[in-house]
Amino acid sequence: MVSQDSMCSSDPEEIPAVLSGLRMTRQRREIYRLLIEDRDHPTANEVFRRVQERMPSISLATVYNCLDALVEHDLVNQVNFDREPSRYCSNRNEHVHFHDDATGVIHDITFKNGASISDLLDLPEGAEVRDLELTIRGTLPGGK
Amino acid sequence: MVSQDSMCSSDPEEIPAVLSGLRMTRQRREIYRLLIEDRDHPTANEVFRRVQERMPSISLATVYNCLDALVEHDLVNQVNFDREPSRYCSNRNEHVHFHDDATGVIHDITFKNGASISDLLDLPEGAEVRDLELTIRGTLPGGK
DNA sequence: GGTTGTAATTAGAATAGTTCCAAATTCTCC
DNA sequence: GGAGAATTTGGAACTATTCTAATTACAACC
Repeated sequence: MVSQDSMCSSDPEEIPAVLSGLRMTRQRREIYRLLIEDRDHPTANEVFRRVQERMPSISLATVYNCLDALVEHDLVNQVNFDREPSRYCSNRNEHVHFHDDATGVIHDITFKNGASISDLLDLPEGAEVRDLELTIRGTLPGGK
Repeated sequence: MVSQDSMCSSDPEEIPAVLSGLRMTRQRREIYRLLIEDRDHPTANEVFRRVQERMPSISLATVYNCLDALVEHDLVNQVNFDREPSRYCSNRNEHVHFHDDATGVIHDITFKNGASISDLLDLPEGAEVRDLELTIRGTLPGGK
């Protein structure tokens, strides 16, 4: 069996991953690349199915492990919609999610320039926002 | 066994429930009252445990059924935090949830007067917001 | 006031997503 | 190249939730 070099890639896609201090294994790389290429917010299972095509021996547990590691290192976002299976995306810009009820597609929505959510809310004095998750359900015109 | 009158309560707490067109059974009433009294966003299991004290024969499936029915009729809100078990609250005013990382307590936060989230977002032309869920993680001063 | 059809409740089994486990493999560093 | 640590793997385990089929409660009608 030929040993695969796992660390020494200089793929520019991978740079933030390497910088983040995450050890880049074959499996993590493959999953990370997939999420950069496919921006459709796949579930862990969908990631598993897609990665299997290039790495038939990968296991579902590894997919979960890798996704966890990527999330942990802020390379990937975990998106939770109601009680549905978690979805993953590599968009690291601050954004919220819009679930189009008509098509089921999830769109990334960014904030307007300079907008801050806390301006809208009656937050108690001194409240510190560490993280927020905003998900919207609705429809887009023309099912676009 | 004494038959319990289930419908004819004139409890003012119950009025919105009755008005909503939901048939008020003993179990639904008990759960609805509990959620009005205990505003700490319990999970289905916690609701089950608490309701059992007054109705030892209730089943967990019924708790889920009742909660679903109450949510369906807009009497109760279902709150999802990451992948944690769903929580339920009877606050029907529009609000968002603030999870205090220090204490684990979930606080209801209201919008400032006239504030609309879509003002902050780069929503595509014609997008219709049907429902939104905003959850914030952070800390409050003094663990209050 | 009994009867009848419908809706709700119940206990337990089933499901789905996710996590855990222990063994095998791979990697890093010396 | 070898020792120790981290990662991967397959399968079992877990947990929240839903389903199922049988029982019970209810509401409306006679």
